[in-house]
Amino acid sequence: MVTIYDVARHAGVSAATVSRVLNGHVKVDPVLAGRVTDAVAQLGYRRNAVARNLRTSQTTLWAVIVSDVQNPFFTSMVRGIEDVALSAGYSVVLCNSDENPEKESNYIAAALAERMAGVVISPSSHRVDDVELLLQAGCPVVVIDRELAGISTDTVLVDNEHGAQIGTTHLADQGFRRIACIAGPRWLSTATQRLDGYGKALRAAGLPVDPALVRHADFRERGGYEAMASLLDDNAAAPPDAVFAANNLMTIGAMECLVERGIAVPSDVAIVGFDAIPWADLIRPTLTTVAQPTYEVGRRAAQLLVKRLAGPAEEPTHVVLPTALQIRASSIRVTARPR
Amino acid sequence: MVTIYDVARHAGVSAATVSRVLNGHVKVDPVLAGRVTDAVAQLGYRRNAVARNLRTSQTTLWAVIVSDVQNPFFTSMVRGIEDVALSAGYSVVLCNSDENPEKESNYIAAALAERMAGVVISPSSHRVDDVELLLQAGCPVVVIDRELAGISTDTVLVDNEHGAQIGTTHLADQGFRRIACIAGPRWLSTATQRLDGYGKALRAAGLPVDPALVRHADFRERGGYEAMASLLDDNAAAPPDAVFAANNLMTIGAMECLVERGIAVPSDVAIVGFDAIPWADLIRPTLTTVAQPTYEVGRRAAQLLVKRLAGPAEEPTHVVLPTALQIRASSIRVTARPR
DNA sequence: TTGTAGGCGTTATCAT
DNA sequence: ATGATAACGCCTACAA
Repeated sequence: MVTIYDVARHAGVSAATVSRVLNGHVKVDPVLAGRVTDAVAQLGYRRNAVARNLRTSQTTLWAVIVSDVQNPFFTSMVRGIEDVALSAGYSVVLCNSDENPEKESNYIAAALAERMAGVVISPSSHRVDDVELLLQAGCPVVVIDRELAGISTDTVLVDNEHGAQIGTTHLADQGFRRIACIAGPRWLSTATQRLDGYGKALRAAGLPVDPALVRHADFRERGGYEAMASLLDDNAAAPPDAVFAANNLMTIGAMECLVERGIAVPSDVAIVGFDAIPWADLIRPTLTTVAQPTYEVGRRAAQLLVKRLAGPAEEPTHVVLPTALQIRASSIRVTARPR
Repeated sequence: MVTIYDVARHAGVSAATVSRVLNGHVKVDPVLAGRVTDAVAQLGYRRNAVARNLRTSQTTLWAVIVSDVQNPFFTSMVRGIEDVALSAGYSVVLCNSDENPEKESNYIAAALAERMAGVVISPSSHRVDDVELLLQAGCPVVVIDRELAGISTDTVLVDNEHGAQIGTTHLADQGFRRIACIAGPRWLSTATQRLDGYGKALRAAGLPVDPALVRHADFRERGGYEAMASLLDDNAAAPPDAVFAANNLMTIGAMECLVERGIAVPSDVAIVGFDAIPWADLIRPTLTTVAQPTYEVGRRAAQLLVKRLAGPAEEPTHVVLPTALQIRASSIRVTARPR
């Protein structure tokens, strides 16, 4: 392993000078600097970031802890984070907690142990202990997508309640009367807010909120499938005529269940999903969704982190981005039902 | 920041003893050990991995550098890597090179600088310099999905040529005669092997290999879309009656182009794609694909890395996993064409 | 079994 | 402007 001492010897200068050349920002005689640069090239020297991090007690790495790398929502968001981070001189490493609080804990511990510069996290659990740990250690944190109760950090969320409301209202406006909801896990703010929006929309439309038409699932495809199956099985006498699914993967799962059972969409059951679905245009019928500005969520989160790393401690910022209803075929009422 | 010295003082022992308790594997008086454990808990001590890494010159972090986090192929693979890594005591951080050789370079530099334990990479470029760097530095590397010419590392690939061959042969068997190919970038082994398989299948079926029916694109959705458009525009006189698309995202793009132009699949143009497509069952028509064992690719790669980290240097292992044709609706010949 | 001391590779302080 | 030197927090001979 070649160190700055090797470079120094080879260039005929001191280690301190090598360090100064490497870091710039300090005046060094151009001649010496040239010798150093040459030596670096000849010896193939690469700075040891570990030693540097230890000495300076700061890193250039961000940990982005997402709750499901297989969900396109998060990967799109990650792109937003990366673009800002890279142009601010940071590198982003992605950690997949897989909706598993234990894995999440481990990654937070790793970020802490490795003294990473900052963390962007979409929490997999409602426990605040782990995030609290980061804060206590002075590690800047931006929480995205999911609210963490009783903790004060920079946050970037979307307007979940309103999004769910416009999605559900749209179904009510179309004339559907038994609108079911496939909600997310009870402990995620994202899920409860969307459920609230669903409820509000129903009440505003003068429709009853029937617990028999609500299922909680896990934000995964499988969960959406099973929730849909359960809704159909348990309401055989008076089946739902529409369903609002609280995230993208569950929407897919619900659709798969409907297709499998030969239930026509939207004529038998209409559907609106929360969050965009990749290649939604190829799915038949095309899916009405409540779109979130995913890339923008990442971008804003990264900007907050950059700001916090640069400047002194300020009050936490809370960003809430808007959602928008994208109406496609799956939610349109078919009055004359073809047979 | 609380260090082992603080813990030592608090527990009334030396720093060395604290270190020994923390690491286990060395006999320590249970009484002292207890005092240390208590002190750690009380002070909220967390080991500084940076210092530890510097001292021991080894890490517990793997860098997984993928060429596109937005491609479900890679995320599924990452899950395979994670599962093995975690159970072997390593943590996985994901780096997205975004098919961009420069970003890839940066991440490799970071992995090197941070002295990560090992690297799993699906190269974004055919340049071997960067990977060579890792090898020279003694950092174990496993290359996945894409072959790197002139470099000797553990590798996990799939049988691309054979996969492309069975996909194309299937189209020929169905009676299609003008089978186009949307190939990937010329410099990726994955792309050239699939193109070779396509060619072989045509020749075996007694069909001509017509350069006018081949397009190279970038393995992204947009690229597939444009390639399809170009195939249709440039062959207006004798359009293709089928197309083999060399990866999942390009298959999607091609489909979107066909749908947009009102070209019926498979009656006007049939399609077979390489690699699975999420919720392929919801797309109409359902898509015939050549499936790869994505999770298994990740798992095997991780196993190779674990082995190399554990044992002494051995000959590089090359794993090639099989592919399988999954026939769905998009490739089935419709003889009596409904109008 | 426990403690002392040196060093991992860098950067920052202090003279010069 | 440059060089010697100490220190970052930890681990590990070596000595006791």
